[in-house]
Amino acid sequence: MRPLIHPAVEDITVEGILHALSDPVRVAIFTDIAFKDCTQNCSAFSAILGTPIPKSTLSQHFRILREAGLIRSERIGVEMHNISRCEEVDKRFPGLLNSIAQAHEIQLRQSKPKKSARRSPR
Amino acid sequence: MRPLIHPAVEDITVEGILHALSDPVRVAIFTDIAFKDCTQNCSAFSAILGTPIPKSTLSQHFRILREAGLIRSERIGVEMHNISRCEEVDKRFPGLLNSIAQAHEIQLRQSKPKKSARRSPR
DNA sequence: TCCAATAGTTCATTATTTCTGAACTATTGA
DNA sequence: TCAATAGTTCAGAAATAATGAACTATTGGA
Repeated sequence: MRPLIHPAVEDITVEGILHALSDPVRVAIFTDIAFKDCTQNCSAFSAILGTPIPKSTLSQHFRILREAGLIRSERIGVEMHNISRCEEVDKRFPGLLNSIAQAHEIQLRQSKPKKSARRSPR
Repeated sequence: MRPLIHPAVEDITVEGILHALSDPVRVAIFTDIAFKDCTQNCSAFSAILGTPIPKSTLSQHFRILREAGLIRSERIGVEMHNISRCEEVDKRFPGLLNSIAQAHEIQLRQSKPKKSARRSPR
C-alpha cells in the first residue's frame, strides 16, 4: 500500500482546489470534514450522502481532496482519519475557501426550501 | 446553428463555475475577457495563450464558460463578441470570483518571478 | 448576384478521466 | 492464527474532453 500524498502548502494549486470542489460528492465530504473538526472516517459518508456510494469511489474522492491539499488523512488503527487543511489553504489563498463555502450555502438555501414544509395539517 | 445557451443568473451553480475555472486555458480566457471589458473574439486567444489551441477546442472552452454563466457571447457580424457576467455572478455569489482571481494571482506571482529579470546589464 | 474569405460551430473519432466491482492490504481483537 | 473491519488498488466499463474535418453564417468585393 503506497504512502499517501499530501502536497506542501506552497504546492497547493487553485486549479486543484477548484477541480476538487467542483464535484458535489466531494463538496459534501469536505464540508462535513471542515465543519465537524472531529475526524471522519471514510465509510461514515455512505450514510451522510443521500445515495450509497461504492467505497472504491469514495476512496478516489478522498484521494482527490487529499492531493488537492484540502484534507489530511492518517491511518489510525484500522480506519482512516481525515482532517481539513483549511487553515493552511487559507494562509496560501486567503478567503478562497470561505467564499466557496458561502456560495454553496447560498445555492443550498435557494434550491431546498424543504425545512419550511413543516407538517401538512391534514 | 443552434442558439447559444446563457443560464439565468439564478440558475448559475457553484459547481459550474468551479468546474469552468478549474482549467488553466479557460481561466486565461476568462481573466482576459473580465479585465479588458472590451469584448474579445475567439481567435484572439490563440495568440494570447502561449500554445496554439485548435479552434474547435477553443469553441468548447467558450461554450463551457458561457453555460457556466461566466460570459455572454453574441455574434456581431462574422465574429463572436464575449463579455464577462462578473457583476451578475457577483450578485448571486458575492466575493466568489474575486477570491478566485486573487488566488490565481497569488499563484502566478509565486511561480513566475519573470518580471524581475529586468535587463541583464551585459 | 455569386463567390471567396473569415470566424466560429458541429460532428465523429480518439484520448483522457472517472466510476466501480473484485481482489488485495493492513490492523485489530478474539 | 483467523475472522472481521476499513480502506486501497487494479482493470474494465462508462462518461468527458480534445481535435480534425466538414459545415454554417456573415461580409465584402468582382
